[in-house]
Amino acid sequence: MRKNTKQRSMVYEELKSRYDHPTPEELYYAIKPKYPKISIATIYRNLRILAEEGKVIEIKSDKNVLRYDAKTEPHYHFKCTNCSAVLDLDIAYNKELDEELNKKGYKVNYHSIIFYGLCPNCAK
Amino acid sequence: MRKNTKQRSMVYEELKSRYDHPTPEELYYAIKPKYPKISIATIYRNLRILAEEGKVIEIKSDKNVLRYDAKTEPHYHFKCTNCSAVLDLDIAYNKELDEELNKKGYKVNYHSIIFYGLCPNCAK
DNA sequence: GTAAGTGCAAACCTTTTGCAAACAA
DNA sequence: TTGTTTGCAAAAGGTTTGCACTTAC
Repeated sequence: MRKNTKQRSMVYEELKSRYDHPTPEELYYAIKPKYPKISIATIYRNLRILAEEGKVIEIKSDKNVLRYDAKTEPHYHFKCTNCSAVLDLDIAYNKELDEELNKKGYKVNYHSIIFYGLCPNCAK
Repeated sequence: MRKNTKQRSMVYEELKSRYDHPTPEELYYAIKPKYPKISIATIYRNLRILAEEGKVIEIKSDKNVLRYDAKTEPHYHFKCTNCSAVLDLDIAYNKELDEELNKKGYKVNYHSIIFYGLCPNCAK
């Protein structure tokens, strides 16, 4: 049975309050001032739990770091190769792609799309 | 000026000979028997060089590991959540998506799509 | 009271780096 | 010859784990 802890809800609330898809380390440094005794291990453990519960999503946009997103409706991302920002896109999720593969014998859960290039700011 | 080394061409040839999108470590253990004194650092360095040269592609399908692909024409991937295989898909690359974003001020290089679910084998 | 969660430090795993020796051009 | 690459070992990142203590229920 899962318990509600202050630490877990702080991780979740922090994530819901921002749209920059932070890494575990970034979350740690954001929460630390509000709750100085929190440990980075707690951040990791809770991110894993929240992801298992489907409350947050993992974004594999970077080479060696995972990023997290509390917006769980299927959506796509843009990774700027200049400023490193990861942005949400408002392109509609394409269910037909999943169905196309299901017809071929796959059983698709979801798909992720990540665009790489320059964001509008850096493209100027 | 770049030199041609036996090690670099072995990494590239190994990658071209297989379709399972190996990790650096998997490449290391594949090449080691043929060239026992090769170092894992050399694998990493050459993968980076080959990626810079556009001869191989990095696939961010896993949490903590990069996978590599010597098939450089844009294409999409399927990651099986059961057997962990990463498969090439023959869905056409959707250039319109890139153009759609370009119209909105982005400057898209390319996009990657990764599907998650069960591959035809595991779906049975 | 008790099982779940925490903090800390150590361990782990993957990737990068410094450096002297080896090698391609 | 000389600038690049290699192998090795050490270091650096990022993530996980063991354990005693704390907390939610």
